[in-house]
Amino acid sequence: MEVQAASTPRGKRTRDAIVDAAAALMYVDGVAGTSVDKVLAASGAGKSQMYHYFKNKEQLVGAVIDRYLEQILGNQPAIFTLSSWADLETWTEQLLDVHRRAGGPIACPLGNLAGEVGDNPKLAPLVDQAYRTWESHLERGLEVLRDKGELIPDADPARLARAAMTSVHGGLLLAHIRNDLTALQDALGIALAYLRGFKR
Amino acid sequence: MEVQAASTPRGKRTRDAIVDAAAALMYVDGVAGTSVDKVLAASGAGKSQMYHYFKNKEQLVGAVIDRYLEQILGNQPAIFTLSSWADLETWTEQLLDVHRRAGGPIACPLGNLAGEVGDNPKLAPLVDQAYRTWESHLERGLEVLRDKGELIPDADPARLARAAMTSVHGGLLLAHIRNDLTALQDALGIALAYLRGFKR
DNA sequence: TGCTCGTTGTACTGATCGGTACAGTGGGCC
DNA sequence: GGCCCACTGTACCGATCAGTACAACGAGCA
Repeated sequence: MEVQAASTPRGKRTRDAIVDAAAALMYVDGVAGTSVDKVLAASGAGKSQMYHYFKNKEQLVGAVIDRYLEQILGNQPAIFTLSSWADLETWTEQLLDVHRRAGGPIACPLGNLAGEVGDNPKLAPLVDQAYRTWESHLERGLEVLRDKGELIPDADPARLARAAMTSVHGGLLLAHIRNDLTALQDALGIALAYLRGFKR
Repeated sequence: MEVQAASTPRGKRTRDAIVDAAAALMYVDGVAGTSVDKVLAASGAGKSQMYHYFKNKEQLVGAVIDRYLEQILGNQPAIFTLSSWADLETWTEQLLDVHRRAGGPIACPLGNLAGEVGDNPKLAPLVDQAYRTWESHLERGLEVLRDKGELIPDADPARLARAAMTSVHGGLLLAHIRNDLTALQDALGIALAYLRGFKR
């Protein structure tokens, strides 16, 4: 066998444990700051498991990126069912709640990675795709609003979704570096205000 | 002597060469991805110089952060003399021009670092301070506009400056990861539109 | 019971990491 | 001319890095 399989429940559990440990460590210490050895120590797995399921560290990082997207979207379930202005507010509240609850740093795991792997030809496309997936849910919600007649007819959901993503990530970056949720809160407020400018 | 001095023109040149090489390498490969050895090879300096001027790698990164701020502000000189709406547009044009000219990745060097050193207790405050300095120039310009009566009297320059920073950095993040300047261009357009909402 | 194969533990490698030790060297000031 | 000290070159250190080799384990199936 080559790699990546995990055809057994036990194997799946081990693989998941490795990815989970890597995701948690890399969220705080970055990719290069998180050694394979540390990941294995934290997950309780041995080196042979790691290289049984992943060809190399880069491939593990790829799995971590996927895990981050799952976690992120899981923390903002309202994004899947957006169909009113109230839903949009609920969504921004969920974004804030994640970090209100969390003990860790105020930061988007994908955003943290972006600077570090942004120029890696293998990993950058994965991060890009994760962002696009995230954005697509937002866009779909805005399409629903437009079709319900709550947005002016010629509003462009794709463009508005991108604008909202920009605000969210700018807010997250500033909030991270100042360790102050207010920056994100303001950014979300401005994003909502911007969207409301297209209210029908 | 301990460290950091450079009391001689020759010493200053060497120190600068080290910081410049480190800044260029870390912009692309990140902090952890840039070893001291690589920096010294690129700058032509020896290890004894490096540890003559810096206590350790962390302190070198501190100097790199300062260098980034100089480079960034140097690339947007309009930020120092903002006093009209036209100046603001010039400023956003300069922001775009930096990356139109550059051969490297579309990214803010400080933003790239943010994810990696955002939780480092020594370096995070330096990044924070750099952002605040950047923002303060913007804020000062908006105060001038307000005092000239081009902003409504109760507009809050600090808040508006923060909003603009959010847009800029969100736009830069998205533009970086998609390798597409359009994201930054749109973000700047939206930021300007938002500011114009406070036009007198 | 015994075979099979996905799974696991451990020991190891060569390269590279950040950092140190120490012996110089060369330019400026008296 | 000679001294001084900021500056430089090189060799080295232990730790840690990503990745490999290989022998064994154990659950399901016959």
